[in-house]
Amino acid sequence: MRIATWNVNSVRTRLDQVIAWLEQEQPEVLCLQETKVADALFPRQPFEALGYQLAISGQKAYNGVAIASTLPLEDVQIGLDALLGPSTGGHHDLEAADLEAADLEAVALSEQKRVISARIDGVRVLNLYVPNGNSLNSEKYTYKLAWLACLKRYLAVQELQGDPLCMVGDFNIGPEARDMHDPKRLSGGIMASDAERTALGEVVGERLGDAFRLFEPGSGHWSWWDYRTGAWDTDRGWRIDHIYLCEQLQACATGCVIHKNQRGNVQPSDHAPVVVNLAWPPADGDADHDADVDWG
DNA sequence: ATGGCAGCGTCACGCTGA
Repeated sequence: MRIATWNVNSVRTRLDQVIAWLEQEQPEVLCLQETKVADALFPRQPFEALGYQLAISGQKAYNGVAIASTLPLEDVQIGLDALLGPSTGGHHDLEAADLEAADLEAVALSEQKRVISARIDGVRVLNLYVPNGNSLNSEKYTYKLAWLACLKRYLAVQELQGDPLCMVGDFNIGPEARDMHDPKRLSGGIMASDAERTALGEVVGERLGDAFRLFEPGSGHWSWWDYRTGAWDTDRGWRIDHIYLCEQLQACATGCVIHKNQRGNVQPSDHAPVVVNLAWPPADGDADHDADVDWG
């Protein structure tokens, strides 16, 4: 089973590129971020014509996530509310220091369409569009950190459900110096601050592994190049689109690659797709992926 | 230190992204 993630920066503007890529690569699952379209206007037909089912959660102009899958989509969950409860919006899970921000953002947690998940062939596929944060002194930065704290709690509940987990998306964080083109200049700034990295580390914990780093320890591999500053032409990028696997799925991973060539398209997204290949379900006799498994 | 490019919405330019 191949699972892909791609921030397409408008699914309607990028539709031809996305469909052409699906036809060429034929992953079983494609998780999209920044679809930027209300659900009623999502271009379903071209996906369905290729045999993909869709689970979508969008809004006009901003954000928006979707899962396309050739395998049945089961138990679709939308938003962090799905597990934390709609009455709180995750509010009760925030640290005391975040409470002021929480009051402000509790509504936004449910209004901004950044989270969708589904069980696919026994795997819980969680598709995320992590807030950008804008800058270190921005209210949006506070929101980003609060959102990540909510996500940590969300995963704790998810874990109880026992399905092996594949968490993908645009994390808007470069976890380490090797994940950006100029770590000396960029470290400590937005997407590379200690607080963001710590918050992501809290989400990932010891039990999830960055699929790309299972195969490639080196720097120089990016998934996002800024439209501005000629970043693509000079290959000044970041690796902010990630695929995290529980231990059981890490053992099944046979490769993880960034399809950098898509950033070179005419009128491209500023992100490239990332794809993980999983030998799933396991071919040997203990393929008990329907049973409870401990990915903690 | 700032802006740069791109998409959206509403219809000239502001907001947002990262």
